Amino acid sequence: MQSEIPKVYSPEAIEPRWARYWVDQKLYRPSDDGARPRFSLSLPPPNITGSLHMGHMLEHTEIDILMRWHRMRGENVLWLPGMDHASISTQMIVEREIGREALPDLEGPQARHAWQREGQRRRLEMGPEKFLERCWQWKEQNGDTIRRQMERMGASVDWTRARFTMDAAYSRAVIEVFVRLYEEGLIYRGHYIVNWCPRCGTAVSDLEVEHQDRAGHLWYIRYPFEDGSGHIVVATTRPETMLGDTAVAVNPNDTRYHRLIGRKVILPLLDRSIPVIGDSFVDPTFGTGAVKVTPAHDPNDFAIGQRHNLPGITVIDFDAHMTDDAGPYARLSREQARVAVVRDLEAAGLIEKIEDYKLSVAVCERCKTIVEPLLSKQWFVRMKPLAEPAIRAVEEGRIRIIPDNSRKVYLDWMYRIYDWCISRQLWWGHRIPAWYCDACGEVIVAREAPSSCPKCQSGTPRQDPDVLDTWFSSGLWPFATLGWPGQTDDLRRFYPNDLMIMGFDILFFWAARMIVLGLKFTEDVPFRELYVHALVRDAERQKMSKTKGNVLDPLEITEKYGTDAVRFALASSAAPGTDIAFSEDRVKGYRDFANKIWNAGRFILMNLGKLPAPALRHLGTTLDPIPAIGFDAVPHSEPESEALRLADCWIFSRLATVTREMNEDLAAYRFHEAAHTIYHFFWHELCDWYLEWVKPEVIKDSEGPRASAACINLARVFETALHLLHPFMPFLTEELWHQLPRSSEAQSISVTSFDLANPRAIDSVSEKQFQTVQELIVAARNVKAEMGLQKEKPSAQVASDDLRILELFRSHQEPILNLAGLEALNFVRGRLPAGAAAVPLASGCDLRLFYERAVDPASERLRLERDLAKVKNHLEQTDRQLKKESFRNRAPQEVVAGVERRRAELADQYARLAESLARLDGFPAEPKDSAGQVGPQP
RNA sequence: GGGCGAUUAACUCAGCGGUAGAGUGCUACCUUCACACGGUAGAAGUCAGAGGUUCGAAUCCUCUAUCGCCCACCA
Repeated sequence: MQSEIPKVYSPEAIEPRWARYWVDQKLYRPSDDGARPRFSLSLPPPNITGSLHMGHMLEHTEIDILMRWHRMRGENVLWLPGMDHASISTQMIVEREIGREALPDLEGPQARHAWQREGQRRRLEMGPEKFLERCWQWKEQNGDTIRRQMERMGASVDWTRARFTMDAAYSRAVIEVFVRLYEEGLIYRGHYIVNWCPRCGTAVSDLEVEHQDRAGHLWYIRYPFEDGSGHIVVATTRPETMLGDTAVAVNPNDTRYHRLIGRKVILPLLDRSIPVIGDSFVDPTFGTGAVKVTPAHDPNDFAIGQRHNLPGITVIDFDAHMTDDAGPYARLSREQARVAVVRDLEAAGLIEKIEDYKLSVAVCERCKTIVEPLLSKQWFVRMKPLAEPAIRAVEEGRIRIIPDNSRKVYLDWMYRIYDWCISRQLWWGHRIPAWYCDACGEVIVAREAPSSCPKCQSGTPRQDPDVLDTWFSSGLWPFATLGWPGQTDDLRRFYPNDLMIMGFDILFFWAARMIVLGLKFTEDVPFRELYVHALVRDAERQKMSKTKGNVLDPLEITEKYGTDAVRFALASSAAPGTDIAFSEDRVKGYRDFANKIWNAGRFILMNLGKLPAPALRHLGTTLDPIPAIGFDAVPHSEPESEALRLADCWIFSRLATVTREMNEDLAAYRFHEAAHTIYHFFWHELCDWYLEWVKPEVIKDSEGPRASAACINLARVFETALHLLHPFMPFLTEELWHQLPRSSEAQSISVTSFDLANPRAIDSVSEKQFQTVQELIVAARNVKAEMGLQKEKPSAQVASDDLRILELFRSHQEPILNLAGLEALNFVRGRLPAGAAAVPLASGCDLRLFYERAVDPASERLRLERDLAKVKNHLEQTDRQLKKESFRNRAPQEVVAGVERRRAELADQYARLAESLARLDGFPAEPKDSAGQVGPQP
C-alpha cells in the first residue's frame, strides 16, 4: 500500500502555509470572555532597524511556548506585539543612507564612515522637517522586517493590537508622562556634566557608555606656587584638560599638603592663578596626592567644583576640538592638543615624570568614539524618589524577578540609582514638550504647543529641539500599549501584565524604567513576574558578534532544518540563568526528532485510512472534543486483548505524569526540562514502546473491533502527545493534527480546549506491571546480543516462584515474543534445572535463552562473573551504609527503608547470579558462608 | 576596586544533599512493510584541586586555580 505522505518530513513544505494561516485567521486574539482567567504579556518591542537574531529567536521561542501552553490550558491569552522607534539607531541608518546617495562611488570599510559624516552634514542642511520625512519613509519601507520574520517563525501574537512607540496615541502617553513628572518636580532641566559623544553629536546616559581598557600614561606636572616658593606636582591622564583647571585639590587630612590649602599656584601655559583647596575626595595614596581640578571636563571635578564654588572653564567643544578658552591651543583636536600641551610643558621643564598607565576610557556604546564629559543643559529625571517604590515592589515580591541573581543585580543598581539624562540632541524621536519664551526666558512644559508665553504674552515660544531617550518611551510599554492614559477595556483586562521576558542586558535600561514608571503612573506593577533569559552564544561559548564573524543567522538555520527544530534546540538549552551554547548539531538532532514524529504520524494515518467507516466515525466522536489528559481508552472487548489493555493503561498514565511534569517545569521557566520530558516521552516511550507494542494489531488486515480499538487508542495517545509538543514545535504538530480525521471542522490545535491543567490520576499498578514486562524484554534482547543471536529467534525459559508474575508474562506473551525477538516462551515454576546459566531479573525471575548453536560456556561465565562483581560491589556499599548506627539513627526513615529495599534486591540478585554461575558445568559453588551472608536481612 | 557565574562521559550541557543523567559522537549487530533524519544492545566519568559541615556532598561552607560576565568617578 502506498501512502501519499512523504517519508521524510520537509518543514519548508508546510511551515509558511501555517504561518500565513495563523495570521490570517487572527487566531491569537484574546476573546471577550471575561470568565476565563487571562494571561497577558507585551513583547519587548524590537527596533525597527533590526532584523531577527538569535537573541530574539530565543526570547520569542520562550514566550511563544508559554503563550501557547497557557492558551491550551484554557486561559484567555494576550501577547501584544510592537516595535520601537530606536531613535539614535534609526537616525544613524537614515543619515548613512543619505550619505551613500551623495557619495555613491565609495566602497570598502572606510565608506561607512564617510557616508555617515556626509549624511550628518546633509541632515543639518536639510533641516528637521525633511529629515524626519525621510525617517518615516524609511520606517514604512524597512520597519517591518522583524514583523515578517516573527510571522514566519510562528509567534502567536495578536497582530491586530500591534503598537509602535511613535504612534499618535503612544506619543500622547509619552508627553503625558513627561508633563506630569515635570509638574511634580521629578523632571528638571539643568546645566550639568554629561557624557557627550562627539561623533553622534548628542548626550548619552551613563548606561550608554562602555568602558574599555587602554594603555595610556600618567603625566606628573609641576604647578609652581604664585609666590615663587617651589611647586606642587599633580598627576593626570589627560594633560590637555589642564587648560580648564580652576583649582588644585589635596586631602585636608594629608599632612604633607594640608598647610598648602588656600595658597595659589600658577596654571602653566596659561598663567592663570588658581587656588589649592582641600577636599576629602582626594586619595592621598594615589599619584602625588594632589589633583588638578577641571570642573567642566570631569564628573568628579565637577562635583568638587560645586562644593567649592569653582568656575568651570570649557576648553573642549562639542566637536571634540579645543575652544577659544584654550588660548593658543584653540581649534586643535583634543588629541593634537594633548601632544602640544605635553610638548610645551616639557619645553618649560614642568614635566616631572611620565609613567605608563592602564586606564579605562569611556566610549560611546554605539560608535565606540571616546566620550567627552561636557557641561551642557539637559533634561533629567530625578530617580531617587521614583526608585523607592520600585525597590519595595521587588523586595516585597509584588514583582518576582527570576532567576534570583537578576533580582539582586536589579536591587543593587536601584539602591545606588542616580539621575537619568533623558534629552538627546537627535531629531528622530519624541520631541521634548518644552517651549522657551525668547522674550522673558520662561520655560513652558505643556501637552499642547502654547501660542504665546503665558507669563509675558509675547510671541510664539520656541520648542526645545531635542528628543527623548528611547528608553523613556519604551518605559511606558506595558500600559501605553493598552491605551493609557485612557481608561480602556484592554487596560482593565490585561494590566498588569502577568509576565515580562527579556535579556539581562536590558535589565537596567528597560526593566528598571518600566517598573519605576509603571508604579508611578498606574499605581500598580507593570508585570507580576520578570523572567530574565540568558545570552545565546556560539558553539564555543563565544559571544556572537559581527566583528568576530561568528553570528549565526536564525533564519538561515531555520531554512535548513525548519523552525520547529531551531525552536526546540533553543528551548532544550534554555536552563534559567545559564547562557546557551548554540550548535547546529543540536538543531540537526531535533530535525531528526521532528522527522520521527512525522513518521509516527504517517504510520498512524496510513492505518487509520484502512479502518472501516463505522470505526472512523467512532474515532471522530472520541477525538473531538478532547477530554482530560489520561482519558480512558476505547475498551478492548475481547479477552485476548489483555496485552493491549495494559499498554493503553500504561501510556495513558504516563501521559498524565508527563503533563503534570511539564506543567511544573513551564511554571518555573524550566524550558529545558519540559522539552526533555516531551522529547523522551514521545520518542522513547510512545514510539519505541507503545507504538511497537500495538503495531502488530494495528497493521492486521482485520475489520474486527480489536484492531480498530488498537488503532483508535494509538491515534488518541498520539493526538494528546501532539498537544504537549505543540508549544515547542507548533508547525509540525498543527500539520499532523489537521491530518487526523475528525467529525467536525477544526480550526487549530492551539485553540482546542484541552484540559492540560488537570491531568488524570496516574495508574501505578499498570505502570509497575508494564515495567516488569519491559525488564524481561530488555534482558532477553541483551542476552541475545551478547550471544550473537541478533538474527536468530531463540526460545526462552522464565522461572519464578511467583505465579502472578508468570501469569503476567503469559498473558502478554505476544508482545514479549515480538519485541524481544523470541520464538517461544516457557514458564517454569520454581528454579531452573541444573546446567542452565540464567539472568536474574529485578522482578525476581530467572531468564534463560535456548538456541541450537548457542552458548559458549566460557563467555557465559565471563558475563556472569562480571555481573556478579558489579552487584557484589554495590551490595557491599549498601551493607557498609546500613551497618552504621549513625545512619540508621539520623537519616530519615524513608531513606533507610529505601536503602534496605535496595539491599534486599541486590542480595536476591546476587544469590541468583551465584546460583546461576554454580549451575554452569564444572564451576564450583560459592562458599556457603559467603552465600549465607547475602541472605535476606531479618 | 566591588559583585556574579562557570569548571560533571570524547564533545555540548542538565542535575544542585540520599544508588552519577541526556543529546551528539563512539563500538557491535540489524536495509523486518512509520522512520537509516531508523532500530537493538554496549563501552565510556576520583562530578577542577584542597580543606570543612553532615549519618551521607557533584550538590552546602571556606580557600586555591583556570575561564567568563556585570557594575565602578580613583585623577
